[in-house]
Amino acid sequence: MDTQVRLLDLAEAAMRRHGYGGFSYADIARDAGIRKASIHHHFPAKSDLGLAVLDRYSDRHLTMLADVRITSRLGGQALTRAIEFYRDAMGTGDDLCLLTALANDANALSPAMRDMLARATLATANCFEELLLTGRKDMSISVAGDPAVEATSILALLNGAQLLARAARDITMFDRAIQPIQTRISRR
Amino acid sequence: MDTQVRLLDLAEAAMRRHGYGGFSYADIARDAGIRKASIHHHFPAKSDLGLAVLDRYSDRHLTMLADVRITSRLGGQALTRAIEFYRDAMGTGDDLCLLTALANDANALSPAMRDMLARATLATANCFEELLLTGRKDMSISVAGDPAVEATSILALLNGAQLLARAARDITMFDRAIQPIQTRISRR
DNA sequence: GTCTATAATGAGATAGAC
DNA sequence: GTCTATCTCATTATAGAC
Repeated sequence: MDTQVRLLDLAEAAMRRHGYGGFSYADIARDAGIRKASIHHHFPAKSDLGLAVLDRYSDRHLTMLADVRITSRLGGQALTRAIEFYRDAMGTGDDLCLLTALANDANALSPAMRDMLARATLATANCFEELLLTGRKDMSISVAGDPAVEATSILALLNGAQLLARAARDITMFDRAIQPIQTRISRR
Repeated sequence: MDTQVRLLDLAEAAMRRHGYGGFSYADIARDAGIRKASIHHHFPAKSDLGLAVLDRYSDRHLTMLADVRITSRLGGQALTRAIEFYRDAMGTGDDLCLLTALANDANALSPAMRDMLARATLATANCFEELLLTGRKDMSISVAGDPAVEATSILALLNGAQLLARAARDITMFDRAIQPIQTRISRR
């Protein structure tokens, strides 16, 4: 397989589990079966690797959310599937959504990564807003307040639920935390 | 002032801004005006310093939540004040609640710190549950579902709101994210 | 594109003088 | 309790051979 892609995969996994500052070229090199100097050929600086990982992840993440909306019959189903994505992203409990993981080391990121993180975060919130608008229109999600505010709230809840589950070392904390959203989705 | 206390203060601030892996004895030493070897006299290993910071923070945090409940006339006021604490903890936007910050590097913490983090997180959730029970009894908070679940959800929301605000580089994201909770608190 | 070799820096930690 | 000095190791990064 393409080395570049393999490096991105390994770096993404490492960043989601250990954060941006928590992995080194040595870790990735070991997993990829090459030497760390070889990684510098593909990504001269660590910040280049980090940015490439974030860029690819943002794309996939936003595409996933758009997909989920288009291919779901109702907004509520789309929201359910989006929530499942965040739940699955935790794996056995040690991983986070990349945007969540990077938010924490935000103060240590390069300006380019910080900017991309900010943009991706806002774009994600917008996706959730679209989901809510769809769900409100088709009566599958109860949206009481401003959809933009509700979307931000749901995104924060998903991020916090992942973090809480990791802190408590109990992945079911995620499910408990998001239960109040589930209640607002009509089951049909 | 007591050097030990000063070191705890500086380490706490660093951990909340940069995470556990994101600060070094050299950083703390510079700020404290002593050499890093001197820090080892007070805290032989970094994990000792980290544990001491976490221990002190947990105590203060849980005491604060208990205080807020006791000294508030209504549960809703107590919840409002607890939320304000999380908002104020962000400072100008670069800081997080210590428990939130540590949840992210959980995979890099010593077993003792991991355990304490898990216990403190669960204890915090319990405090919020008590707040909700009080508020439900005095009719100042609308609690629709299981209070234990709602408490977990609110705690996740507060954690996620801090993270989101940092990621988006916009502290008002915190306020937007928590707005749906505010709506459930009766204003009297 | 990958390797060996090597810098350059910073980390956590210890020994022992004052 | 604080210092200087030093150690060991990991980290990011570069140079140059293959």
